Amino acid sequence: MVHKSYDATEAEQAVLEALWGKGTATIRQLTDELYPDGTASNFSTVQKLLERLQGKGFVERTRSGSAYEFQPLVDRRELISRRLIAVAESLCDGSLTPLLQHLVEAHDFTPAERKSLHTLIEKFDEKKRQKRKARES
Amino acid sequence: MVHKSYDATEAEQAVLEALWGKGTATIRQLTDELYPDGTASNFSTVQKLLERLQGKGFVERTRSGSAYEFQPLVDRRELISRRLIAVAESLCDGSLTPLLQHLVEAHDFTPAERKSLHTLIEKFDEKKRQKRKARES
DNA sequence: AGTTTACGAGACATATTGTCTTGACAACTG
DNA sequence: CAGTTGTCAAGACAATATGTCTCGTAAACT
Repeated sequence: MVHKSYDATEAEQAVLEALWGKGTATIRQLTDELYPDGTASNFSTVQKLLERLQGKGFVERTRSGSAYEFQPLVDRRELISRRLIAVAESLCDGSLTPLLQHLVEAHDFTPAERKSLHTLIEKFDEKKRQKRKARES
Repeated sequence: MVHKSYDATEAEQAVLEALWGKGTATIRQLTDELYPDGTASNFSTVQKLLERLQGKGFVERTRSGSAYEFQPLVDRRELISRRLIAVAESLCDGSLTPLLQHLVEAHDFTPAERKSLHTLIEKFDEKKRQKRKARES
């Protein structure tokens, strides 16, 4: 059993996003947001999606009065991370470096993105510098 | 019609990888590599996968004697790129910056990866510096 | 008591994916 | 030439994934 890594499907992710926006919510609340003119079966759809999300360890639920309260167990960052790792494992022998190469060398950065990237780079450099300093002491 | 962006499935990707390794190949050659003890139907399987890869624009074929010669139309870089963009579109509103953040801040880099990353950063910085210089002239 | 609401279980249609079968040809071989 | 071999197109097929929907039940509310 090689610890299968799950991912959220499109509809599941939509539910997850709605849940992220609310922090915590019942099926009803999520249904109302996702299907503004909600029919009876939409509720069941959301319920099923939450059930599957729970099976994948993405959400958790707690009894709250007559209904359940759902809470996300992973945030957007976590989901991004998993997808990146999946790409790396599938195409880069597990290494993340090639992904970085792509992103850094991508030619379609906006000025804002370049600035943000520069900030990140500086942060990373600083981290490296501190590590070096710590090693020398 | 929103120009659906295709991706290669697992089996398709295996064929593509074999094709990358050979540069160009016939169905027979790919089958022999992918199914060392190849039966009759394995050939058809590879054939079908190549047919689908062609439909997705990943390979192209040319008549070569009695058989076709297949050639890849995308390389590994291109495939990585598409996946990263797909992740960005699905989870980051299309922006690649969050992906970079994740990768840069990932805590499980090996020393070699850190070094490689540092090199990339320097390269990027230099690119920026040249741009600035060009702007000032 | 009767209506509303939430829930669990599962049916369902559709699409994807990997595999396999078949039949038709052309080239080659004895 | 008759038979074998290799290539191809078309499509069948099972298994799975995915999104949606139908029930029947039970608790809560009016």
